[in-house]
Amino acid sequence: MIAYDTLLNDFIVLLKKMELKFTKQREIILKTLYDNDGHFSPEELHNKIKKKYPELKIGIATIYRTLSLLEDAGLADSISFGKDGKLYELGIKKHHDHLICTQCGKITEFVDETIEKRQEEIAKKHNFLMQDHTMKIVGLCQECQNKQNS
Amino acid sequence: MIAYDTLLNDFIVLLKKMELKFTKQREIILKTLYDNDGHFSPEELHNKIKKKYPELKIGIATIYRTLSLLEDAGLADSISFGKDGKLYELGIKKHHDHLICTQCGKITEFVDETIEKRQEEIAKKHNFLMQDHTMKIVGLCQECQNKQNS
DNA sequence: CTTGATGCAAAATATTTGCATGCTC
DNA sequence: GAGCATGCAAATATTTTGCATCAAG
Repeated sequence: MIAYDTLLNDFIVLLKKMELKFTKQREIILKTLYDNDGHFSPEELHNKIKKKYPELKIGIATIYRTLSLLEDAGLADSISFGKDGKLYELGIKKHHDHLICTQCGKITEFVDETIEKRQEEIAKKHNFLMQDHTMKIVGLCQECQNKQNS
Repeated sequence: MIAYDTLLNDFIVLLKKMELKFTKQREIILKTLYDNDGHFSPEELHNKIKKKYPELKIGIATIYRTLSLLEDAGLADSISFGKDGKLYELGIKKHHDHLICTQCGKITEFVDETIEKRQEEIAKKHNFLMQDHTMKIVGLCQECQNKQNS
């Protein structure tokens, strides 16, 4: 797992390259995504930040703008599932895929080398220049299977 | 590829089982998804139907309601990608995954047995009861790679 | 006939944008 | 200082919902 300092530094370099500015808000958003290992909607992220940094003024618009920025830059990814909207997470960590429970919404991450390799082969076969890939397995997690049987 | 009649029949049986009604609108939505082999947003689907069946009254709300119904019933799936919202397609056809071009938005489908099998193994390893799975490879399609070099 | 389905419009959400002001650089 | 970024609020876009009416069973 990448260290936060490294990540932050990458971000700063990236911003410089794009001639964008490094602001408190952008830093906090990055840090919050890093600290909270999970998947958030823009609104959840906004609430989390307001609670943790009450002194920082931050509007929902900035969240949206920054998440788009991070996604464009490849630092964050979004996934979506079922009725729910789009959820964001840092993408700079080791690549991984998701198991999503349809009952409780729990998201479990996993990495599988066989699949990783196979994806590259498929992209090549289709003359596709792969930039990213995601896979989701949706179903019932252990707990929810138990609940259903009781 | 499943025949439309079969699909339609499945749908009717399903509706009966759920004590729901078989309406003209529901049929047309299913048929449109079937005829147009692609991925549509609710709005695109609405426009397509209004154009093809001008005599049929159909509101956007019905599209949303029916797509949800189809998704819940497992007859349709939705995928989402990048900035765009959710797109729907029939899920009753043979299972397949997607290659999505970040430039032109083109969606190519593929099926890969290695990946299919591996997914099942992963689900099992995590004590996960798999209901569905999707994988997306995003990148640049052949054409857009060429465009970029010119 | 009974009950679910529909269209319409209004309401609720979600996301984007314009603009005056504040902060990086 | 110059110019991007921000917050705020207004503007859009997207989905959902209430309700009178329609139509399937």
